[in-house]
Amino acid sequence: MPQLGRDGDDLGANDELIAFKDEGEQEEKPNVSSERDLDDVKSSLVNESETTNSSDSEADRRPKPHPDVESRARHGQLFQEGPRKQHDTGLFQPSPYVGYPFFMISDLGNLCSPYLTNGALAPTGRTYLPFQWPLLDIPGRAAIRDSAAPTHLSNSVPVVQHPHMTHLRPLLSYSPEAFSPQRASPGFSPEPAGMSRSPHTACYPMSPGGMTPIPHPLGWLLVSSGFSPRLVPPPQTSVPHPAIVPASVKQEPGPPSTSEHDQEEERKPHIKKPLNAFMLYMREERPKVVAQCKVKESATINQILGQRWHSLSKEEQAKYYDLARKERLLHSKLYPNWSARDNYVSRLTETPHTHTPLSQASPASSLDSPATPTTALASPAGPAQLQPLSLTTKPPRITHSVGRNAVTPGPPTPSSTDTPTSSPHTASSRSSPQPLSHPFFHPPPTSSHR
DNA sequence: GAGCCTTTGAAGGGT
DNA sequence: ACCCTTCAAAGGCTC
Repeated sequence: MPQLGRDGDDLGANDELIAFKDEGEQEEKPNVSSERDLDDVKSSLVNESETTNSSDSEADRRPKPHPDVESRARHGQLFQEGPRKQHDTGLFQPSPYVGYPFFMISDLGNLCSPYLTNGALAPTGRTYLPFQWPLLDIPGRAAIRDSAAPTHLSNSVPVVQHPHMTHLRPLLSYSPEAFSPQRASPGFSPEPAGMSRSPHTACYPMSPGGMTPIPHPLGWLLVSSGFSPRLVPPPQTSVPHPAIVPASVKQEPGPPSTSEHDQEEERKPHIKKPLNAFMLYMREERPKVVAQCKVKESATINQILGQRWHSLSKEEQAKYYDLARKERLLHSKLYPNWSARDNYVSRLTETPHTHTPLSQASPASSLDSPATPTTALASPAGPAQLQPLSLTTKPPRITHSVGRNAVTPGPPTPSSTDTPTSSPHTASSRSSPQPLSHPFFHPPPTSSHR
């Protein structure tokens, strides 16, 4: 996968030409025989389980996930012995890629410099479009740009929807649960007078030390446009999401912190990592797996999802890789000084990295550059910001071991992160108990394919 | 209540 | 360049 320069000047224009060749490369690797054996297994099992899917879908030509784990999961027998045949046409229906979320983009005539000096968008009229990168001439994005407007949306709000536009969580949802208005700061009123404001507001800190709420653009859009209720944030509750609750609130019943420094440390917003392709896929597919397999245990679900992930075609995976790349890109724009290392456990003991919010980024940042992606998430109620991602005051989890993935030394694996294939993690490099009984779930230790 | 489990990918430090 | 570690999401489970 293309790497983002820390300076953020790489907007992906170059790397768009890089093909997502993870699976393809793997097929050409020495382990190709075992790979194909697995595919054969999967294909045969697909034929066994799939009977009624439409014939013109991509699903017919791509390998299918092994039904064993899923069927057993649905029977609550995932870890019991004995493979089962399961003829369930619904289980392996293709998971059509769903497009990128809607984004509120400031005036299209002002795409290149929608920000005020304080990082906020000028409260001019806004055009609501799906997420897009109009300034990047990237193959495949035309479909997004050229998508047709849904007819069920309010006529007053020009909205264009991608035909696959049901995937609404990435980028908008680093704190997807952050819709509680209780977290809105009383002093924050970005919208111009008279402009309605949705109660669905996300609380995104504007600075590392504070929690300044930004009305969630998606929530506003969905509510105002009468969009599909499925996409409307859940009813507000009086309990903010734990990830957003300030540490001081969370710790209320507990013993006081050991020191003011600790408290201060815990209050600092935790800028989470951008989601990778698989995480985006999991977010999207998890509800389906839960519904289909009637399981809720994430460990089991993730096994199924990992299996399905490998069954996806290269094109399907490429879409998620592209989404992930965009997420990383936006993340790097929002937090140019952020480092994944900041979230390491050592963060608590080392001098924390100074996060520079977008609004405080140096003028040298490419925000004003013509190449700046127009992913600015305009605040529905006025001045908008690039939507800060995944902020929470929850400190990183502190593990007492050296890492549960560090148990088993794995074989040499490709390490480059430029391609999806090059995950350094192999099946043997992680301490996975491999509870699945089918051989398909026990890749050879030397296999490059997890 | 904290941490584990389980998945893949990305990032960064170490060698 | 390669290896290793950690984290990202999720919710049931364990201690």
